[in-house]
Amino acid sequence: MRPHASVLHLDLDAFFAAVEQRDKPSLRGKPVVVGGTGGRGVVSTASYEARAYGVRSAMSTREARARCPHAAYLSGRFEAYRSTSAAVMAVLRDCSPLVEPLSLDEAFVDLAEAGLPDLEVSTVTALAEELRARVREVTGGLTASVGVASSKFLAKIASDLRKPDGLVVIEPGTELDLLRPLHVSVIPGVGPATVERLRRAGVHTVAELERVSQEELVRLVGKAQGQALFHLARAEDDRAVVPDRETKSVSVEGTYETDLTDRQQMSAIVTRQANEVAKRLRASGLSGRTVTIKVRLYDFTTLSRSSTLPAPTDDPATVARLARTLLEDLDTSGGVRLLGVGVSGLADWIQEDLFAAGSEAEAPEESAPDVEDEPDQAGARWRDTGPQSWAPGMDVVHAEHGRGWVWGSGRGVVTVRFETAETPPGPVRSFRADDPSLSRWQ
DNA sequence: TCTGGGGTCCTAGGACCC
DNA sequence: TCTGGGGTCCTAGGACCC
Repeated sequence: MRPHASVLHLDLDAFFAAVEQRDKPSLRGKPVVVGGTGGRGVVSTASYEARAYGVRSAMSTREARARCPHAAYLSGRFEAYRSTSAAVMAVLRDCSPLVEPLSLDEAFVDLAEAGLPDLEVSTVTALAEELRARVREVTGGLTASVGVASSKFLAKIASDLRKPDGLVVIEPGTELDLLRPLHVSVIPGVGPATVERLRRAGVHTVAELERVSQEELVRLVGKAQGQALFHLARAEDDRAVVPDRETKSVSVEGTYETDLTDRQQMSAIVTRQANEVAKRLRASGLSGRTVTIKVRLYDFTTLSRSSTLPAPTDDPATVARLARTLLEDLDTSGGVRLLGVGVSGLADWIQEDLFAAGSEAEAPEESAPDVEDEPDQAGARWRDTGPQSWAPGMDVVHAEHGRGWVWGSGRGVVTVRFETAETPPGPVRSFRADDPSLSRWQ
């Protein structure tokens, strides 16, 4: 906690719905709901007019329609949201170099780096009002709620206190007075499951939370969250405003109107999703080692399966092959409502750099040998030897697309660098070590 | 036909290494 | 022969956020 109120949290009010009302004047003053409009959709954002009817974020669109049938139901225009968000973030960065976006509609700003003459409450209040006015200007009239306090934790709580279009500056020294009467659910990270555990322990307010020992909290909610809650209950929070946080994972998922039962269709969907993920990775100059699939069954039980490659990839075929293989091991009888593919373990360098550096030992081949039963110079033949260990730099393998060298292997995955006619050295692809399409050249 | 999509962080257990 | 602990990596699942 700082001696001054120098952390600002800004939150655009009902952001997606507000952009829609800005761009379509006939929607102004009317209930607007942005979210999934299909049978299994949920509400992303409800305008304040729609909230008056009890429509809330994360509510099923079905229920929202029941509560507010006359609202406009829109599926969202993310390009418009992104560009509006970018304009707001630019205003904030104009004020301080230390801006940490949390999402399209939220960010922290470190006012200690804003070049102010001092950090008195009156000074930061004036700056906050100026920022709100600037945001309104550059967005064409969108309102923002702002909180300013001595920490991220309190700034975020403050911005929530006077929504919409509000400003709350918490005077240093008054943090605990403000915090103690509030319900524990105001603490970011305290959701329904944690509220229930605390409730069973007789804890409802922050004041009650403050009376629980750290050991007891760790017993109740686990080590990390227990320690965090112990400190937050005392308004202790020293987390820095961190700009440019690195992406940790990229994923694509979809929920289908009716449950999927056809394995071939599932396989095709996962392939498309894998291609999309790889495309996004490439567009960001990223590659990743761990491919994860997510499957939500008809009864909402959610399964995930993952596999980690020896080296990062952004190759669509590699991600897709691995994703399909992971899917094959799951029992999907009964139907699947959601499928998804993600890549994590990201590196900010791409595959090409890696095999370019490691390929000097090998001379380019003039042409790829035929895949089927093609004798090599010594007269050996492709032979399926079944799943076993693969030795990097030693084994020549026959796989789906031709012949290649084992370039990496471990933890059930083998990576092959293929020989190709067109672009030696060939592409790198990874397979499960027990992939039936792999065989060893002996 | 209750319950999206894109993320982050944490936990717990097992493998593996020293 | 029996018995260690610590650290790291990986996998699966869950809570949470907007």
